[in-house]
Amino acid sequence: MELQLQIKMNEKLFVRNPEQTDLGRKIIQNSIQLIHENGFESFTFKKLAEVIGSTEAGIYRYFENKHRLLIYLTAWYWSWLEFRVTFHLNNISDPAIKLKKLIQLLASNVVDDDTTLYVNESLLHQIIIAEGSKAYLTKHVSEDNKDQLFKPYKDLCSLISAIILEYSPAYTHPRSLATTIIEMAHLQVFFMHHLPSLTDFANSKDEQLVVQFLEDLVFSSIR
Amino acid sequence: MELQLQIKMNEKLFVRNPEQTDLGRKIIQNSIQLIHENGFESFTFKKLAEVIGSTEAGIYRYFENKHRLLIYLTAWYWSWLEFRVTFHLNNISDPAIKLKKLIQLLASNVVDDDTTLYVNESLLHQIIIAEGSKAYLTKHVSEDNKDQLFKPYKDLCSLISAIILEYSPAYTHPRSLATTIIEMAHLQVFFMHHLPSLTDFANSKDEQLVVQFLEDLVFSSIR
DNA sequence: TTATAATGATAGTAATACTATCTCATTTAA
DNA sequence: TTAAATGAGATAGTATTACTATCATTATAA
Repeated sequence: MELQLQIKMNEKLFVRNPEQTDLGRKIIQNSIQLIHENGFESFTFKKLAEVIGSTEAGIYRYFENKHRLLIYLTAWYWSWLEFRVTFHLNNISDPAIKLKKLIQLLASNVVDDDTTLYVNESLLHQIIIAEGSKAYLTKHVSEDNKDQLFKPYKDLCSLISAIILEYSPAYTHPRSLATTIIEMAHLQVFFMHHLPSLTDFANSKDEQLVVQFLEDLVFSSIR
Repeated sequence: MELQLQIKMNEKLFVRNPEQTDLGRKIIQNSIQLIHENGFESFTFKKLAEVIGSTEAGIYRYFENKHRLLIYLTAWYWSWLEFRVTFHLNNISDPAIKLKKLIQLLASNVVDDDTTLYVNESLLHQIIIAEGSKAYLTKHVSEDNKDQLFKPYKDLCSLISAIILEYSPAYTHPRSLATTIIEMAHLQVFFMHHLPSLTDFANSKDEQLVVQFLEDLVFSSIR
């Protein structure tokens, strides 16, 4: 059985839907490569165009600017992750097990899963860790938010929040705890690799330690 | 009694020490204003020079580029905050009270305190919330880290970590919990204002709610 | 077959992120 | 007191970035 995962993206995220054309898909695929290699700051549409064998103007037909492309990638990632989480938690009734699996999915390394042809989820995961928060840390967050650009993030937050409440209906901060899990699952991994003395995982570089930290944090808070 | 607070900054943070000259101090003061007003992305040395009444080349004599200036500002902020925390926790022996005061200091609004003439701490605090993580979310974190540019952040992390261990000597993740407190004290405030549905503080916009969330998170983890 | 959608090719512009040089006023050190 | 060093203004110039516009050509779909 070969399945293809298609994620329906908000129309405001792009000028022209990149999933529907060859060039569009190349933009997604190669922008992930380039941003992963050189970082978002040094990423330009010109460099991307050269890699693809197209032109700068060609890229602009799909995305207003590189920041919009970053928002697109993050939105895609959160949507994909929500699907993944839903899939893995399917048929599990115990909310404690759900939360544990969830933390595992958030903090551990991603393997490129081939259900999507032009998105390398492993690289994208690493991009989100290092660049993801730049998508909303801008002066125009509120306008972008009005356009629903961050809905996938919010949806994931809601999903996690619901499981937290399932486990502990009286807990008063399920959303803030959800975003804390999401953000820390990424940031602690980033720190572990690049600023290790900000963590307790120093030399090991094992994501499982981050998982343990988060499990402890979450379960002591909600029980 | 009038006191002047001087923070000794790492030499690698600048080309020429901005605290020692008039132009340098103007650079600090006005860059805080400009970044606060328009955000870090649209901030340029040219605009800054115009505001100050100097030239672009003049600014480059003090800072290699605008990213280095951002690192300088964050380093200054963390040093200042560590001093502030140390000051406010002085003579308190109960680690629980220490932690509560600490969370209060991290998450609540800052009032410009006039002990530093050319730094508006209130604006700087807001800059750190929205732009602070961009200082280390780069491809060159590790090199910057080797130059000790993030030492003030690490020192604050160590300080908090020590108080956590004082309260609960057996706790296994004091550093990660410390960075979680620091980062979330900022991020939850940012979300509260700009992406409220990611938090449980929705319309109120009251930093005290973030304080409560963090207190609950921390104390349930370490007791 | 005809229309229209998608792409390529080319050109151009304003702003950004620098670097270099030269002058001049003020401090400081010999 | 004189020479040297420092700080800063003025000006110029360059490569790159971040776009916008236009026109021709090639797929594709009705």
